[in-house]
Amino acid sequence: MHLTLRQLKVFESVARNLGYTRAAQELHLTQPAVSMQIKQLEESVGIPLFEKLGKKIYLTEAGRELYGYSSSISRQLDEVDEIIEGMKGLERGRLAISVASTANSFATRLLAAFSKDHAGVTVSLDVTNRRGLLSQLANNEADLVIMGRPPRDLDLTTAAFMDNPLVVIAPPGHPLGKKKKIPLAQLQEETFVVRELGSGTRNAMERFFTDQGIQLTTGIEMTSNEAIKQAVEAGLGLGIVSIHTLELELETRRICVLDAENFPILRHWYVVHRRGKRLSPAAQAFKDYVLEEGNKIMPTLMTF
Amino acid sequence: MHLTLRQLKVFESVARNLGYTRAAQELHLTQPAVSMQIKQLEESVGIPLFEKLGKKIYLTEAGRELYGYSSSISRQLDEVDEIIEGMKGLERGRLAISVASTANSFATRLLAAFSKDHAGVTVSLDVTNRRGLLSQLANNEADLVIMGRPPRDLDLTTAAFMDNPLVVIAPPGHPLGKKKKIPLAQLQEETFVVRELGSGTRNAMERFFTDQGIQLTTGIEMTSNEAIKQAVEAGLGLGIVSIHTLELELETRRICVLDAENFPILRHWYVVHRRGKRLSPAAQAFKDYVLEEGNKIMPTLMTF
DNA sequence: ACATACCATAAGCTTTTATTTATGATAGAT
DNA sequence: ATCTATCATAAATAAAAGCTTATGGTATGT
Repeated sequence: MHLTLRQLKVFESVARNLGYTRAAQELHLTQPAVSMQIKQLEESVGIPLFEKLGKKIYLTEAGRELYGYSSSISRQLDEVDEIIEGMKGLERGRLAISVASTANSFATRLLAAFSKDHAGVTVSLDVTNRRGLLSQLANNEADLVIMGRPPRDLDLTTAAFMDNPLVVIAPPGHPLGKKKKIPLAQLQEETFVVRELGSGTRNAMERFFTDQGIQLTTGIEMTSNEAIKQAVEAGLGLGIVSIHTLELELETRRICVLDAENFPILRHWYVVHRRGKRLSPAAQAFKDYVLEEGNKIMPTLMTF
Repeated sequence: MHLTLRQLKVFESVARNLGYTRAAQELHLTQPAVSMQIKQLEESVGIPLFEKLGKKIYLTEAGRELYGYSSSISRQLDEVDEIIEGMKGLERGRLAISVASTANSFATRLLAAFSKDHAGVTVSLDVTNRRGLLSQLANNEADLVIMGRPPRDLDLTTAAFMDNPLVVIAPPGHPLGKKKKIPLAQLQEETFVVRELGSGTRNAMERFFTDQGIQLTTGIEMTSNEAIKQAVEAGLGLGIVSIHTLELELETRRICVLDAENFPILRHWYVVHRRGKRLSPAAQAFKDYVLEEGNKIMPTLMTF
């Protein structure tokens, strides 16, 4: 059965108008053109669709059946057309963002603000660690990723949009709390609560200390920044986290930042996607938004 | 948006296989053929449907959306194809039969028997008087009509399949009940309960008496044969009905048939449809069935 | 660095499609 | 009986659709 959409369109018109001539007028065609389309359609379905009794035509049973399906198909084509037209702009779309755990707080804020401006766009936010992000990039599971230090080996398009300082944190009453310019050697005496392997913060931290020739004592491993902060607060050791995760804790003085030598470790936040990725209008808009807004958010957080 | 079913078919294959080359194999095409179909489809929807990252391809958001609709459309085409294939035979179909009131009893039996043999065919039976039947024929509302004496002026195809004798009926104890060869003149003395105008039986009756030069006294008018029989039974007068409506009443001796001169009026039952009407396989089968079975049923009813 | 697997593009060719104009047939209306 | 509206058929044709072969480019993996 080799029917064409053209045939169905013509068929619908004839069925609706119950007349070849009227259909021809509606479609801006000559009457024979309509006759032939119908004839071909009838040939391809192998059964008459109309019957002519006197000068009126009627749909046969098969014709009625086909008409139902045909109009349903037309309606679906209209629907999908409308949806796709919507996706060409920003009225419509789906946007899958993944962010590093550390970026959670401000990414959520960015996404919320963006979402409010673009109600038609369905956004999803996935929070995971660096390793998870890389796997999502490799499998094209996220439209955009927000992370620190993107890897060089994968073919990625990256854009830095905000500073990401890592700082040493301690509980409020810690002996080093008041000291200025703490030498790194002194940190060597302390135990550190650290993120799990595969975390970007952990990587950055280890690279930093290795570069500085310092051998660190790592204590408990935690799989989230929240856990680390709580452990530090409980006196289980010092910690190293992005300043961006500390907003609340600094305000409520549950955690203090140590003034250690060569700190903060200066990193950046990046919006990342695979090179060659076709960003949907929604994704492109969000990327632009992040690049623009990133700098505005920064200063307010930097006051520590 | 001018997309073709071909494009959608190819698109589906690519989306399913996530590969142009694999799709080409599935469709028995060369890879460039697939490339071009997709390219044209993307052009006509105006948005990329796939993205190539590395050597893998992925559906874009728009692609996923279209894929959903596309498979739904394919499924519907398969469905309608199956239905229509069924209608080509007798596995499937709709059959609209209309019969004259008088034919009700045996028509129902015929239809029931036919329906049992063709479970896939949905049959509908409409019982109405002659006038109604003519209007249904004119508006092509019935596939087949069973009636007595079809009109000549309409373009109809008719086939007689059974005798339809009209007889005079009276209540069991009626004075004329035992008399043989009652002269028509004697009937003139009696009151008749008759069918309404527009009824075939009424027409036939009036024509008969006019031809015989008899002026009949018509009493109450009834719109159904059942009502006439009850009226006759109740002694409201004599009646003229088709022998086919009397099966039960004769058996239970609630009604008797008078042996009047020139009676029974011999009429016939016809299967009728408009000339040029495309009979569906189901309709054709039922017509054949009626023509064949009609004669078998006849003898059993004629024993009066 | 090289081979491999995939997709894109170009050129060329055959077939089909989509129409039109012209004409014929038929049923209903005047 | 003639006119009119409507659909069918035929012939001609311009456009396009749908392929194929040949070739080129680009990641990926060895």
